[in-house]
This record gives sequence, structure tokens and C-alpha cells, in this order.
Amino acid sequence: MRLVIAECTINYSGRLTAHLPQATRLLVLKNDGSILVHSDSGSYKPLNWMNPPCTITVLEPGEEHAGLDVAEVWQVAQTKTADVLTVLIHRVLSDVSHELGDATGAEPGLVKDGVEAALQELLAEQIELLGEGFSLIRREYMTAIGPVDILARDASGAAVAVELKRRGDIDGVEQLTRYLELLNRDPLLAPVRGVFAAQEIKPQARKLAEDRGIECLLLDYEAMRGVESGAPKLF
Amino acid sequence: MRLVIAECTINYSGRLTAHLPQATRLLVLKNDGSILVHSDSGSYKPLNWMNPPCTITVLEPGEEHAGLDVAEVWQVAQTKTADVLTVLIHRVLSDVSHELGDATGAEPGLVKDGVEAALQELLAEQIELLGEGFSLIRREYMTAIGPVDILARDASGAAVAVELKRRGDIDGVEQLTRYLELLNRDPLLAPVRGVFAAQEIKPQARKLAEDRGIECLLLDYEAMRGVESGAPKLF
DNA sequence: TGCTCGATTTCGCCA
DNA sequence: TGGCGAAGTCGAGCA
Repeated sequence: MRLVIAECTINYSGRLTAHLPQATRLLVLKNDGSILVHSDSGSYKPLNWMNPPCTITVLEPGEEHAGLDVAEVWQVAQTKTADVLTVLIHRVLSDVSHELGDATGAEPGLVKDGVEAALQELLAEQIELLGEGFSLIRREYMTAIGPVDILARDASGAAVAVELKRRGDIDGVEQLTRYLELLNRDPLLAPVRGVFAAQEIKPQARKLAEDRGIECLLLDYEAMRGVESGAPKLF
Repeated sequence: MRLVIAECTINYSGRLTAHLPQATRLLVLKNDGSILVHSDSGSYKPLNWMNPPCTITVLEPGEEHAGLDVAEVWQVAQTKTADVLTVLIHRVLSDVSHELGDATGAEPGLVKDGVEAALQELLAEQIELLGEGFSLIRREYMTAIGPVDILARDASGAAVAVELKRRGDIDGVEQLTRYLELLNRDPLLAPVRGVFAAQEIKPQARKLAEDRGIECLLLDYEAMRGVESGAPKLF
């Protein structure tokens, strides 16, 4: 990885056109040829970037750069698309390279825990959270338009489709509506009720769901995990 | 901005729990207190990060780190939430700081062109792309559930609602469907037809749209821009 | 401030 | 490989 601190002007042309006026910035050149342009603020998203595969060509400034105080021109071109990032280097303040990775030179990679999959697993094991006498039919119940997160049976034996979200938005209600429409065409399952379960449900989503006769269920992830393990998971 | 190349082990606890095994990585510490952890591959998204406002505290290794070859412990805590990023520093290979920004120390910021807004502007000006004899009623036509991108009138005088996307997905069709349902309740407008216009339309979205009697229209941004300016915009 | 929607989204899964 | 849904999504615009 090569880290360059430089006064630069940047133009991007691809899905959109973008321009960065002259300023001092961090240029990160990764080993796969990709480049990130970071300023000292903003969040983790760079001001500009080019993702791999791409190639960097260093050019001498041409006539069009006369009088612009340009020392070098970097042409970063995407291999597969027509995207081009042009970096005009005015002054290089620092330029260092380092080898990253573990002993083998590879990045071990991130280990995650606690996303929607975990929520689904917990609700499947604690299916009675949906109501007394509920039983699980199956998780990821496949349909022609995609998998229903959880399919269950209520105390009376009627089928219930559950859509799970971390944050319950209007999109989730639409998704569940499409599943219910499809499931209710199956004479072996119909009538199928819907439950919209999430750690947080937006007011507009709740309203839309209730208008459509879909029940809303707030989930407490910490409590559900507590029931399961008795103690928070540590590394 | 401070750039540290270090052999490190990282744990994150917040919305999810994540772990990064020991390896050499780039740690970017921005002036606003935020931190990014980058490896030599992947795209612009860091392996781990903490966005501002947050504080970094450097601790001496405690008993729980005995035998783990830990030189320093960085506790990065979000000011508003309970998110915590713990960086175990095994070895620092490089540690440099630089002032970024322009002459005033500020980042001038990115200038963009060519997103959905531009597409909407172009289609409004070239409304005949919808069909012969079409006329514009207005852009961003407000309704109770949000603005319709473009409302037009066809040759026969009937209202047409247009939903614009760069990439036409199922969500866009759902959105247009909600607008049409609402607009068709207005006796002054009804009946209102729908047109789903995008640079690219996913097969599933096209199918859903056609099932609902919504017309699909592929847009050629480059061609539309060419009609408008006669020449591509340059910086 | 809260909500909605776009993004050069990126990322990961599954058919 | 392509399509699709989730993301520690982020960020802008608007009520």
C-alpha cells in the first residue's frame, strides 16, 4: 500500500461527473490498483475513489495544464468500464509504501455477529414471542418471488408469515404484502396472516401495515439474546 | 490527519459485534476524532471504523492482555451511542501526521453533476420522449405521500405520472404504484397512467410494472445530454 | 429534529 | 455469474 499526501486537483468522469478543487489530501493506492481520496473530515466514504480492477498511468503535464502548476498527471482508468479519474498533482508532501496483511501477506478478514440472521435464529427458537401456542413451520420458506423469513402456525393451526427487519421501514411492509398475496393463492396454506417484526418500526410503516391487517411486533434483541445464552458473547 | 501503519487486533461492539485478527493495517485518524481501518484490498469501505463524534483514549495493556504481545490499547468511543472500537496495537511500523485542506485549512468539497436530478431536468425539457404530443404539467408534483418526479399530459389530455430512477428496481415500481393509487382518487386528474423511466430496468421490475399496466421507458442519459448541450460538459 | 429517498452505493448470499 | 436484499449503510433535502 502506498500513501501519498499531496496538493491535488481531481476530476472524475463515469456514472457521474465530479470535480475536486485544489487542496491537500490523502491518496491511498492499494495493491490491487484501486485508489481512495480522503480529506480530514467526512465519514468513511472517500471524496473520490476508483475500485479495482483499474490501472494508474503517470503522465507529464500536457499543454492543457500550462499555467496550472501541475507537476504530474495520474490517469486512473477502470479496466471494465469507461470510468476515469484524473488526479493533477501539484505538490507531493509525503510518499511512503508499506506491506500490509498477516504473516502470509493476506488480510484475515472480518468476523461479524449480530445482524438480521441472528435475529431470525433467535425468533425461530423463541417462536412463542409471536403468541401463545405458535409453532415454527420453517425459516427462509422459499416462494417464487423469494424466501419468507419465517413461516409459523398459530394456536388455531393457521399459517403466519413473518417478515423480519432490524429497522422496520415501508419497504419491508411492501415485501411482506407481496409474499402474503402469493402465499394466499396456495390453497394448502391460505388464509395466511402477516406479522411485521423489527427492533424498530417507523410510524409510517406501522400505519401501512395496520391498514393492510398486518400485525406489528417490536423485538428486543438484547432480551432475546439474554434468554438464549444467559450472557453476552465476548471475543 | 494522522496515519499509522501497525500490526493490530481489533474488536468492535455496537450495532453488531465484529473481530479482526492480528495483521498489519492502515489506521487513519482524522482531525474530528474519527478513525478508519483499511487493509490492502477491498473497495473504499474500511474493515472497521468509528464516525464522529468520538474520542480516542490510549491505555496501557491490562491483565486481560497478558501474553498477547500488546504494546498499547486504543479505546475509541462514540460520544452519542454505546459503540466502542478497541484497537490492540502490537507494533507500530509508521506514524506520521499532516495538515490537509486548502489555504484556509478547509476541504473545498466535491462538485457533482449527472445524478437523478439532472435526468429529471433533461426529461422535463425533452418530455416528447414519453410520446408524441406530451406536455409537462410539473416536476416534483407534491402529494400527501411525497413528490411525483414528473407529472405530464399525453396527446389526448390524460394525466401521466412518471417515476424516474437511474437503476429501475422493484422498489421504484412500488413507489409509483402508491402514487398512482393516490392520484387516481383525485377526480380532477383520474384516470392517471404510470410510466417507469430509468437508464436501466431490472427484469423483475419490468415484469412487475407491466403486470400493473405501467409502461417502462429506457433512457439514454448520454444521448439526452447530447441533445441538450451539443457537447459533453468538461471541467 | 425526524423522516424519506438516492447512492459512482458496497457487500454477501444464493440460484 | 447475475439478481436481490441488507448495511454499524451514509448523506442530502425537506417538513
